[in-house]
Amino acid sequence: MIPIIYLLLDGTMGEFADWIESLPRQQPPLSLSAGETLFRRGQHATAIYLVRAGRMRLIRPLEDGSSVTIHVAEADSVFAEAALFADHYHCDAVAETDAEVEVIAKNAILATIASDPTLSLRLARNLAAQVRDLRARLELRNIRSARERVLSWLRLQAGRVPGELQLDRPWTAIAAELGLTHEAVYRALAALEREGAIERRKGHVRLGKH
Amino acid sequence: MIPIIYLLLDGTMGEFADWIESLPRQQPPLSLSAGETLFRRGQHATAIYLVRAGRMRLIRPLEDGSSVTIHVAEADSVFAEAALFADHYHCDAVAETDAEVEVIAKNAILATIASDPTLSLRLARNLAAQVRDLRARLELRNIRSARERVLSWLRLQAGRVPGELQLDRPWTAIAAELGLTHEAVYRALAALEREGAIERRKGHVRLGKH
DNA sequence: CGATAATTTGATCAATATCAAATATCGTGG
DNA sequence: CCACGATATTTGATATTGATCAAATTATCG
Repeated sequence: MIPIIYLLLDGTMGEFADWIESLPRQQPPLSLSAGETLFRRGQHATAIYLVRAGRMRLIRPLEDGSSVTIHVAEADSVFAEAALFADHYHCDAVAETDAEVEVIAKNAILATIASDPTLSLRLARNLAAQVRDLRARLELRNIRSARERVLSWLRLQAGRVPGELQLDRPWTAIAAELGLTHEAVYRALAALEREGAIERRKGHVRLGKH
Repeated sequence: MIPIIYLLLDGTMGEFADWIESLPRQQPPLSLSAGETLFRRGQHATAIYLVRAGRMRLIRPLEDGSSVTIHVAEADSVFAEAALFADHYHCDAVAETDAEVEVIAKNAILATIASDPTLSLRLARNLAAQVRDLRARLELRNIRSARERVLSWLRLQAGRVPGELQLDRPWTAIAAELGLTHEAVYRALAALEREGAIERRKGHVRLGKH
């Protein structure tokens, strides 16, 4: 049992992005124009990426010429982590808007892992947190009713202070995460408020007892 | 650069469940009856789990007595991986059906990590594959039209042989993954077949060119 | 202070959920 | 090997609800 490992055990579970922030990267970040391609499927995988600004779309191109979107990476998120374990990319990455993207070279990561035994565990911790988050998001999508979906989301968010919730982005953005139109979300919120289930004051929500 | 690391780099990207299969576990697996609780939020996290049969529901209990489902773990899937990095569970785990669950002790994992430098990377590889898969599933849910959703799913599945796809479970189960009722899925399939976009023969689907 | 984004509400429509029911298939114990 | 119960597949009728289209008001950010 190595003490180092226990340093990683804690109860706070934040973003755990520290693993990537500590790595060396290509300076400065790449600037992509909307529509520009960062990499293509089949290309030798040499790096993973961190979106600083803008939005990147990952697309799986298909034999018949069509394609399916695999993921849309928003600002502050990492994408193509799986490239760490594959020798070539499995999808195309295209800038959906103008974007700034940090490039973290795979061999820099692998070299760091060799010298720092905690890095792979910190990576795993970050990925485990993502898996947990994604599973919860997917589960939310199984709730058909807009009202219930929004309410469940609010309940999941209301972390520390039981019924208090500070929003860090507009409902417009939250609506997209919920898989609803912003109109549907605003209506659900209005209904919940009408029923007394929640109270709203710009950027802040209080959940009622029931 | 350590050679060991490169052993992990490959292009096949299967299930990567090897990391957990190699670990020692409590014999025999736990047998849970439907409704039985495996662990509760706040309890000291001592293990992660592998569902052998049945279905486990992970629930985040809330202050007001209500709860939100975080995840439903089906047979052959691992759950509570995040417990590896936390000292207590953050949700309740309840058997939704009668279930068989393998218990993999955290200290066995941590001990193995200490002696086997590749384990944490194999763990990370598995988690990265899950993240990729979950992101893709979530993205599918953004497609409103049942027809398009089913078609995109089919296209994503049709891996090796371009347009050929062998199903490993009934459409009923696939419908749940897609977030659609089975009726909607069957109707979408019927429509796609009528249009000539696909051909079906029990447990097998052929995708057309367009 | 102007422009852009966010919030809000209304009307209408289309599509999927639901409810129902019939047939086909599969798996299993006798 | 066959019968039978449990699932899976299929199709129909209807209802509900969120998507859409529209537009007005309010906030926010340089």
